[in-house]
Amino acid sequence: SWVFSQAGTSAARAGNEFASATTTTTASCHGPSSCGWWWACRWKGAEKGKMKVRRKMREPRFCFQTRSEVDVLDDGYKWRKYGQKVVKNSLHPRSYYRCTHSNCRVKKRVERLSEDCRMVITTYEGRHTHTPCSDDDAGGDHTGSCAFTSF
DNA sequence: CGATTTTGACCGGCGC
DNA sequence: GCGCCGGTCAAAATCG
Repeated sequence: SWVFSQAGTSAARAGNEFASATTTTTASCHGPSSCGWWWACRWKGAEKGKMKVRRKMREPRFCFQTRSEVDVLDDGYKWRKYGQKVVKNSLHPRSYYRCTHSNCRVKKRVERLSEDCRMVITTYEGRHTHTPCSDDDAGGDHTGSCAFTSF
């Protein structure tokens, strides 16, 4: 059911990993293509009104609001689901994904909007230490796709 | 057979 | 201190 699999992967290799052809992607926090990578605009506790940090605040957090039928968009990485919780704010369960790479500890949080079932919020946490084309690379050429590792 | 998904349990922080 | 809430882990099950 990966509608945007092919298109998404192609876009990912082109640099626009989230600009999936027919999806309306909106960078809520700091878009990698606009402000560059930034250290989490708001981490745990920040939204509670306190500036204290509990965890490592070294990881950037990107919130992408994408209008799509699928929960998770194939951005070229391999994700392994490690949890699923139902938050009070949303009527839909939130899925927690993790990059399958041992060197990469990037986490992904996929949540579906309660108001719009067609909207999914994909929150990326951390930074990939490898190329998006982890191991399933068939094209071989993906120069410039290492925008993640450029910094 | 190995990697991955599922689902409940567990834990830490915060509010009351 | 307890309960709530969000996040992670881990064991069993399932898929390829």
